[in-house]
Amino acid sequence: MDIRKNLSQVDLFNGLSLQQLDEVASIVADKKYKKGELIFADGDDGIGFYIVISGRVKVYKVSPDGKEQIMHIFGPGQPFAEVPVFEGSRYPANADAMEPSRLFFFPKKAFVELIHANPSLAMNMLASLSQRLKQFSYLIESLSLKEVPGRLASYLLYLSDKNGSIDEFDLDIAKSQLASLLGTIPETLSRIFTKLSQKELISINGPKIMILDRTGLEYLAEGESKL
Amino acid sequence: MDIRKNLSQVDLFNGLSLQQLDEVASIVADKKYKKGELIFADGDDGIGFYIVISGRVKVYKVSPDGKEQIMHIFGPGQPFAEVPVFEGSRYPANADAMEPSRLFFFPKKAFVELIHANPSLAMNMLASLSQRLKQFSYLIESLSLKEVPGRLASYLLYLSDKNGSIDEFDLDIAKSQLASLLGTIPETLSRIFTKLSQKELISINGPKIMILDRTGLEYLAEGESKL
DNA sequence: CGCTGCGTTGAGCTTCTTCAACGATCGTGG
DNA sequence: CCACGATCGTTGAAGAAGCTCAACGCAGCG
Repeated sequence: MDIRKNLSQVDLFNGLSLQQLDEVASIVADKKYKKGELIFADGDDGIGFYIVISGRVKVYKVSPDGKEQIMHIFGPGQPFAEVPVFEGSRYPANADAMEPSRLFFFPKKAFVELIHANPSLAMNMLASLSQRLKQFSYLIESLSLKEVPGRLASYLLYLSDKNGSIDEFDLDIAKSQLASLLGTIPETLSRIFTKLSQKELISINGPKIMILDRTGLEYLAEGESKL
Repeated sequence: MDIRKNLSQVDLFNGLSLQQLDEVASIVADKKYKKGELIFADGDDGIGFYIVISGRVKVYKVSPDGKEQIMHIFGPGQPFAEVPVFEGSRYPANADAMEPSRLFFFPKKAFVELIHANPSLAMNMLASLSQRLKQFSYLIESLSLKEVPGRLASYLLYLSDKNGSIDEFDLDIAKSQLASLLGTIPETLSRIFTKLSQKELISINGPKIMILDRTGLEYLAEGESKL
């Protein structure tokens, strides 16, 4: 069955038998979202969590004057919005589909019962939350201890790694969204791209990035040098 | 036994039988730390996690030029450093005792076995990690979307709540530490205390705080007004 | 009694944001 | 096929917020 096949490729369900996967599949709601569509809002009642099957989802907060901070971008195979399943009852942020996306929704109560019955599912979920915690630590460190050029340098190095440590690649999100992910605004990001390019650390052409001086970027990312 | 009695008051072990508590107690290492003593450093091999029995512990990151960001302060009953137990192998931050502290240490491997055998322990741990995740979300939002006066206002309201929503209370940490918790430096924090006081939102005398205009503070905390 | 750590204050500067304008690209409808 | 508007990205000028560096008061403690 299609749902079970998709579930079998999700890390969270690693180590489950076919029968267990069927139990999981039986509680899934298969949902589709258009690009830009709201999945849930900050403060909504959290009736379950999601896993991205295709597309991408951003989880973010917004300030009263409209500035947006992206907390995390989730791609295929990744679960999100688990918090209200285990603690409290409300989603602590907003979530939007960044592209047309297919999501599996897991209702809170049914999923908790599955966890009780499946220690390895519990362990997988603990690993997943721990990883998220680590990513959040990194974001906090980045926002508080690095300046924007350092954050951008880190992101570019991360993207390069993700593409197999090559020096030429494309940005995976729009620059305005990248600004929001790095805790700044498009104008500032644009100026810093220009500076990185002037100092010949990178070259840039639309979404195409080329790393010219990896060591220089690494120093920037570690906060050990300035522009 | 002393260890079991202490464990029984920890939320993480809620719902465990006396026998189960004894199993948990059997893997505990009882540790003492002096004020200011390092518990572990960023990047150290994570061989287990801790629960604070008495005293207080700060978990923090440091930038190359020495600026410190406190991620969280843990008090009695609270577990910390669980991440490397479930995902990866290294502590993602530093931890210091802020006061003379007694901690229980739980070795990774033995604890994971306990979790496998105790679904309710797994659920409690999931709840604990979820709560931490929520707190980190809040810190990210605070650092990225609020200015320092807003962060301070939030913290003062939080302290007031913790003391039973009264208007007069003492800061629970040194101002230099509060600066680090709010993502700023002592000089800036000091100037903002002065401003809040000039605008008659609070009055301040050493560590003694009095809230004079709660509504005004709430507006500040929500980012809907400026100083 | 003097040292040390903490907190405060001032002056100057860096970084980032705000506000405004403008060019390029893209999809839509005429 | 072209025209239009919308979105996105870039650039400039000005201003705000916060940081750095330096000096100094004060309290606690050896």
